[in-house]
Amino acid sequence: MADPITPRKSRSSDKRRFSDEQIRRLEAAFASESKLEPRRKAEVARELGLQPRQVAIWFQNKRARWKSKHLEKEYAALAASYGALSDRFESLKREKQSLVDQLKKLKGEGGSDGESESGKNEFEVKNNEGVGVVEEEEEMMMRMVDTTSDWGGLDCDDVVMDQSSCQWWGFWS
Amino acid sequence: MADPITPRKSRSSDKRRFSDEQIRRLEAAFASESKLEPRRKAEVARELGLQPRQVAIWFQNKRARWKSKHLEKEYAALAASYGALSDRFESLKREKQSLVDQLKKLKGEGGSDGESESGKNEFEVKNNEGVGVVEEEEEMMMRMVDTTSDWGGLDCDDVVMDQSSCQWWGFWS
DNA sequence: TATAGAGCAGTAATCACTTAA
DNA sequence: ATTAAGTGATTACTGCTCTAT
Repeated sequence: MADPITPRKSRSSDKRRFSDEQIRRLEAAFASESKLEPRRKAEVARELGLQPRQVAIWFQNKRARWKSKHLEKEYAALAASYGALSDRFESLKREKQSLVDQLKKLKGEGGSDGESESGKNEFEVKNNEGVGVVEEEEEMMMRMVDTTSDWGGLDCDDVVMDQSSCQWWGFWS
Repeated sequence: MADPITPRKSRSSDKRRFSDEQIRRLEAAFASESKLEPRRKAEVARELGLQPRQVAIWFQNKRARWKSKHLEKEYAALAASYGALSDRFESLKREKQSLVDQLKKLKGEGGSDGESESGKNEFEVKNNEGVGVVEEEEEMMMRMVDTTSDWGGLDCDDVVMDQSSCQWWGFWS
């Protein structure tokens, strides 16, 4: 199997880690183009005193890192969107209830919607093709996979989500 | 590729990778405990002929990998939930509109709601703390194609989501 | 208060595999 | 068909934070 002992112990000053200047320039190059045509690659390598191979690898790793980081942002953004939509949803529900009350008042009769809590009242709602057949208006499923998952459909949708509100990762932190 | 500094070799003699058996057992250990108390660590290391350090590092990397993978799943699940909520939202909106129409009919005139291009009409809606947002109510389709990101730029047209506009994903897919 | 140790994020580098010229 | 470049998964290391001794 792998070397029983990997004396990779840094030879005093491991030449790993590129200098800040090199990083700065690589970063700048990455900002303009996430991929490097061989032309630029050799050029950058020469300018930074690195081997083309290292530049190529740096870009590869950079793309991978960027992807991960971006996914995290996307997730946070989506979570925020969800929270916002959730708020709007609740709001809309209240507005609707208000309308229902007014209608009841105007029409006089007592409605089956008294205790409410189940959308779909029997007024002539024409568009009733509700894709997922709304069962009960409140919490969403959100069972997500795995055990530690949660995001518990309720604690999270009334707050603006600060990325790490409900942690399924509590395990790791 | 022509790498100037790599010892020419390959053909099934990769001395870095752990053996399948080692991986299998590490994986099994990870399944039962994502973290290893020093006790187990030394034990596992001995059993697999690895240094405790290597076992520790493997677990570290494994946790990181798991986290990424899990995040992807969470994202997909959240996206699906968003889509479902979005549908319910649309549905609710239609119901509300229906009620508004009925109310207008019963009350004769409607005036106030004329320009309302969507939610937020001024009936006695007390809770009007719409977090932010509510620009235009529409278009949040999205077809959630398989596993790869996609999910049709909803993130770009619905909520605040700033930086890194939409366009990044042209390179990665 | 110091200090040894564990976890973690970020990196560098390698390898096997896939893709495009 | 070769072959160079990209990709995903890995192994390992460094530096920092936090924690318990």
